[in-house]
Amino acid sequence: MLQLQKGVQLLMDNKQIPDIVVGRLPLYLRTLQKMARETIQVTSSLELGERLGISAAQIRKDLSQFGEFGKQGTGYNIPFLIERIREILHIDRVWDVAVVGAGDVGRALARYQGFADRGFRVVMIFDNNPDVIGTLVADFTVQNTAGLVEAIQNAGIKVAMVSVPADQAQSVTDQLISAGVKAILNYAPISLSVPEGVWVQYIDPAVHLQRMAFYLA
Amino acid sequence: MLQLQKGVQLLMDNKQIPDIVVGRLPLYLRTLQKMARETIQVTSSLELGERLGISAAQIRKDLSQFGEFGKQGTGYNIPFLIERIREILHIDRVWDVAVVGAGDVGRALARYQGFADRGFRVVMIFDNNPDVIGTLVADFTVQNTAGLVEAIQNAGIKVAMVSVPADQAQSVTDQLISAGVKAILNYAPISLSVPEGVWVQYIDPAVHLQRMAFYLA
DNA sequence: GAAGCATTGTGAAATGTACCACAAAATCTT
DNA sequence: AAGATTTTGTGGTACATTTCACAATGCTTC
Ligand SMILES: NC(=O)c1ccc[n+]([C@@H]2O[C@H](COP(=O)([O-])OP(=O)(O)OC[C@H]3O[C@@H](n4cnc5c(N)ncnc54)[C@H](O)[C@@H]3O)[C@@H](O)[C@H]2O)c1
Ligand SMILES: NC(=O)c1ccc[n+]([C@@H]2O[C@H](COP(=O)([O-])OP(=O)(O)OC[C@H]3O[C@@H](n4cnc5c(N)ncnc54)[C@H](O)[C@@H]3O)[C@@H](O)[C@H]2O)c1
Repeated sequence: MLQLQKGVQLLMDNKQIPDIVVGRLPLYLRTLQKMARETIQVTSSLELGERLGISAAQIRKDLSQFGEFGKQGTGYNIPFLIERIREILHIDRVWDVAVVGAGDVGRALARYQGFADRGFRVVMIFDNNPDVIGTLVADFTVQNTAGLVEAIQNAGIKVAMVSVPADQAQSVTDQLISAGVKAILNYAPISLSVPEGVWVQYIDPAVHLQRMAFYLA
Repeated sequence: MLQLQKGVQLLMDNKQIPDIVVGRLPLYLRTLQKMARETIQVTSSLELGERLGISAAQIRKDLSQFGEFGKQGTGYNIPFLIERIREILHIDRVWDVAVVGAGDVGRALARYQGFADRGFRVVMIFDNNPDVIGTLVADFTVQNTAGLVEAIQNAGIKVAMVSVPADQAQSVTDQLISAGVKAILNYAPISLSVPEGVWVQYIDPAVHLQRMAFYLA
């Protein structure tokens, strides 16, 4: 039986971690959590890599950036590795998230139950349409965007998802940033301009489809 | 006034194009189309790069993989470049797309008007829940998944979006592949296993949020 | 407890990607 | 029409990422 490692320290404060490595950690975590639900206790870089379509060497090298989490001859203790990755990604806590735009996408996000065990919780949703403001989405009353900056500032929210039309996305983003938001997941099909110290990620299904179309005859 | 280049040929049949370059073309295209809507006729790698947060050299190098689309001293004719990128990505046509899973995400995708001018068109939507089958989503009647393989095969559909729960996604994927689908956009938070010659892209907002959380204090 | 097997962590090598810098070419200015 | 200005396309270089390959280590079996 694999013992829980003691006194393991996360490195990473010295080194500069490549962004591409950071980007793979959530994928490792997602698969490890699935294995944990299958009550698998231990895995190897080889097995994990097969599930992910990533080489075993890649996984070992990536994890070695942050510490020594495995055991030679045995592999990785899954619950232990899950906790280490959660620490590294700062999701060994729950981040409150605001959603702006209570249309099809915003409502789907507000109702989605899948964020809970992955470090995030939607806590408010905004819209600027009088017909939508005041209606219920999941457990939330849709709030007026007019009060967005104050509400987000007061709640200390650092993470937001933007699901407004493209021509509104930059303006909404500017408001979010002035309210102290540091991480924005943008569903609008437009590149946002943000100051240093604010992170943006994009979700645009057409971009993914177009990318795949290149490889279609 | 910039003349429309004549006799320009796409290269690319010889060379192996890096996937990372292919992945940037949809972003270039999205921004070029926005500029076109602003009735801008001509741009430079510098201006395009500023809008995208990408270096001018990168853009020039990427485009040069496929041909010579610009004019020294002037830059790129936007409508011309848009057409070239649409050709390269094989979206100088419309791809019919099937959606599987008529829940919040699937319905949002079926109702979304933003695919039309980007090379894709949702033409059918499936579910396996008797309460959902037969209901209307946008203009579509939700079809029973039991008939999925036959319907997709008959329609010759090559592209699908999967928005079923994670534990159903691999099974749905296998059916899609047996029906001849070659490109799958998967919204379920799970890595899919597919044979050679089938492409998968993933959309998982939690992955993006987790990635950004790394950079939050 | 020794032999055999599995698997990590990691330098070194190989491969891939981004950036620099400049000649060439087109346009603009006077 | 000559010189100044702009901007492309690209060879070369610097930097980044992935893969290789193996010593070290721990587990399993006899
Ligand atoms: N529906 C999809 O499947 C899908 C797919 C890809 C991308 N998108 C993008 O996601 C975004 C939202 O899509 P949707 O389908 O939910 O659109 P939608 O029209 O259903 O919803 C947009 C909502 O934003 C609100 N809004 C507009 N301006 C606002 C502002 N300034 N402040 C606050 N709220 C504002 C509107 O009142 C509306 O309720 C769009 O940018 C769209 O292009 C949607
Ligand atoms: N809602 C969101 O914002 C969101 C965000 C991220 C990821 N996702 C993921 O997207 C997927 C869909 O999410 P959702 O919120 O729309 O869920 P949902 O429960 O609203 O919809 C899922 C639909 O799939 C149908 N379904 C189940 N098994 C099926 C099968 N074998 N064949 C055909 N249809 C089947 C169900 O009947 C249901 O209608 C899930 O995997 C979810 O984790 C959703």
